[in-house]
Amino acid sequence: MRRPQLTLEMVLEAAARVLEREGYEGLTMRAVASEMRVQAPALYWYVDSKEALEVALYEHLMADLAFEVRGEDWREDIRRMAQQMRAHLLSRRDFGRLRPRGFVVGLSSMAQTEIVLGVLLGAGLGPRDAFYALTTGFDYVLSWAIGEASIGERQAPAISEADKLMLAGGAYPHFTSLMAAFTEPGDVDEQFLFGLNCLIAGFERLIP
Amino acid sequence: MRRPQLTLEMVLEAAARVLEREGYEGLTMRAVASEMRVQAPALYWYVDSKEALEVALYEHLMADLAFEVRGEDWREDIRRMAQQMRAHLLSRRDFGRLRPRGFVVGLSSMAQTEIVLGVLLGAGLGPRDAFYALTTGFDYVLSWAIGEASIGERQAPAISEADKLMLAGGAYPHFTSLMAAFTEPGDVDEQFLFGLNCLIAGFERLIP
DNA sequence: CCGGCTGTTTAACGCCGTTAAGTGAACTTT
DNA sequence: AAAGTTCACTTAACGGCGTTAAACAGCCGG
Repeated sequence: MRRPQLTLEMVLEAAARVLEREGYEGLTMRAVASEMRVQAPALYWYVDSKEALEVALYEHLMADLAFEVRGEDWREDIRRMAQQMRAHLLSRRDFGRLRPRGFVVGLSSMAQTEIVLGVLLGAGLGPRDAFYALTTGFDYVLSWAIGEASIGERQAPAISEADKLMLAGGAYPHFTSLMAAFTEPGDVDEQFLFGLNCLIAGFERLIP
Repeated sequence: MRRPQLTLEMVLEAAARVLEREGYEGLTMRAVASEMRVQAPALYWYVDSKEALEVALYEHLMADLAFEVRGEDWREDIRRMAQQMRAHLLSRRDFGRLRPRGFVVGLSSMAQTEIVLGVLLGAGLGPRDAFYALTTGFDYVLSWAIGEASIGERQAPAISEADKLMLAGGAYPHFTSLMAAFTEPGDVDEQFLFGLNCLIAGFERLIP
């Protein structure tokens, strides 16, 4: 047979197409292979396992996220970067499902890390605080985006019978008075910004 | 055959034992069934699918988390509850891997929700803010615990060749100066508290 | 005594990740 | 140019998974 010479790059792009088209459930070794008109075991020349492929794909998709920094107000810059990252994560189908282990992957290119650190250090945070703020903020956006992506797939809250009784009996006054806020989900953007602003408020207090 | 009459409760407890003993990879329908000395298809009488079993198990394990509230300082109460929840999540093996979808499950009993809301409203937060703070804080602790559980399984950062070159060339000054903080992971508790305190600082600013 | 319901078993299907062994083209060596 | 080696891939297969279909045993009201 002639040698088309695949690349890890090509494998990852094929995997990205499959993920986009078929979703996470459809992302199988055989599907990725057939996307490249190749048999499944051929992938193992470039990748150790499916889990390794998922991690590599995660980083590959994360890599083309470019932060825009204006440098006027650091809070605005943080907010903008968070929104950019959120949009980036949501623009790819089932992105959040790629992380099989729950490890903190972090930004995948050093250039991205450098930019965020620059903003935080420029704001006046100490080195340790800047590092913590980086990971905390990153985790917030990531876990938020994972949750937001699955809105609509969410099943009903499933209130237990016991809880129903106690609810009717007035055992949960706070919950009852907040029922409105619980049932109508409110603005998603607003809720994202709420948590983000809380974090930024915390960062702000660390500036000497 | 005689009828031992299983229960959903018994299925969940069996599943919990299997998860604790074998880990998430070992949590199969056949394993749970055999834990109850029963064949795998019998489970489908009590559960729709494996995914449904995982969700039910998640809520089952979450249910026996009892918050302690002292009522002296609301910030201390929030911190204590967060630590309790973190400890609870970490005390069960592979707890964080149970959420197949990334949805925001939330606290699983209304009693828990009621307690947290009570503290937040008592601190002076408005209804909407209290609701947002509840979900934000919950998500923070959950995603943190998932990440913390997988510390040690984490693979090496895998710095790309291009990045290595630019790093040597001094293209990433902030990163370079923070290298120490990156390599030695620091205190995990400290980092957890960092994010938590940032959030609490944000909550604090919402009190009129 | 008997039909129907309940809860289980047995058997099997199709798909998955992964491994072992084979194979042919390209490169290297002579 | 012939032979040997290595690379990149194919074919074949294994064991395990979630899940379904069908059979079947124990219990019930009539």
